[in-house]
Amino acid sequence: MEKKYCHNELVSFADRDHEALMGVWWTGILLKKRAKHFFSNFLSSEVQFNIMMVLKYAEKPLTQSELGEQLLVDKSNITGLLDRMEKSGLIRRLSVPDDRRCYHIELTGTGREILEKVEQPYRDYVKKLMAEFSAKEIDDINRYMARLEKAVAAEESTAFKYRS
Amino acid sequence: MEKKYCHNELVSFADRDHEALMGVWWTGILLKKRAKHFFSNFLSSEVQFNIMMVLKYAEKPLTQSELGEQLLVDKSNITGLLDRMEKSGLIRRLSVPDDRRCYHIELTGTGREILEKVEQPYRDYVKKLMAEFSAKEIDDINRYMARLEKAVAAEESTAFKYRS
DNA sequence: TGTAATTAGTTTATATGTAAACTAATTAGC
DNA sequence: GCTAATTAGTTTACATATAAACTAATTACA
Repeated sequence: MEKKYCHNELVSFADRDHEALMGVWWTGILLKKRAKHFFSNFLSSEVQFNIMMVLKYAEKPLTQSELGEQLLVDKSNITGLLDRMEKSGLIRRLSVPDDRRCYHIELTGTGREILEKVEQPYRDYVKKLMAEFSAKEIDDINRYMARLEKAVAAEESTAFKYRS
Repeated sequence: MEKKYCHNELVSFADRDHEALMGVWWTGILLKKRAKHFFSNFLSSEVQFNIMMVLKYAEKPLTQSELGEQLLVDKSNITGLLDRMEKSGLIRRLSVPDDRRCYHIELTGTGREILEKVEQPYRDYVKKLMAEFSAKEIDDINRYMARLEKAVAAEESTAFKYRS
């Protein structure tokens, strides 16, 4: 039986490999959309939630660059994100005495309060979703994703960009 | 051992469930970033490639809405995407005789030529990536992603949005 | 058949994402 | 110590994404 692109009936051109890759892709997109909506009463996006979680649980103060690395967010993107979050009172930029180039980012009281409201419901949501899977299956998913990420990174280093 | 958010050393607050979910999330983001870069010599994004592939392999002419459903792209997003693709000569909007509200979207000659150039390298890339996995593992990934998507959809219908 | 509801697509406002060029501060290396 | 290279962050230009309000066309149905 031929497999489908994007889980739909109108289009078919994918093989099993491709379908698996697309599956991860689409599921990722779906999770992103769902999360954005989940937080939308409190935050303008799931990315802001991620930033706040990283700030809350970081073992040391983080600079913008470090924050970006944690979240795969480009430095040119971090600037605007933090601008908006600063404007809505969620975070603060603190100058770093040793290095006048960078800032340490910290949650404000308001930021902490809002995180307090959404963190547990979020954790409950994740639990509920993943209740679908057994412990072994959870481990499988963890391992498969780690391997896929590694494969992407490996391929990227050998074939930087497709050229005609 | 405590697990990490975003595969990094500075932050730890996730359990195994959460890690698996984040794994899918991050891998999806990674694939998106990689694909965007892969196509960047020919197309402004991987989304444009996906649109062109769907158009090429569709069994019947697609309207903007149908295209959007295939790709999880919102109708208000499709408009701009197709505007840009029309401007760069990749697609055409054809009026539909029976229904003056909608358009059928088709690839132009230029669009087909460009797709011709990138489709095979893309397929090769997917093959190379997924060579990491055995046939059984590929099937696992397919099944897991399908179940996760279903769980997201099911949860979404019961708890539409988190509210304070 | 005439009105209400629905559907297709656009527009606006705002957020996130990338690349490239840029400034300012720091570090490397002679 | 001085110069070159690097690093942190910003800015610009553009692409993608969502929600909500909107127009125009079609369909439902009383």
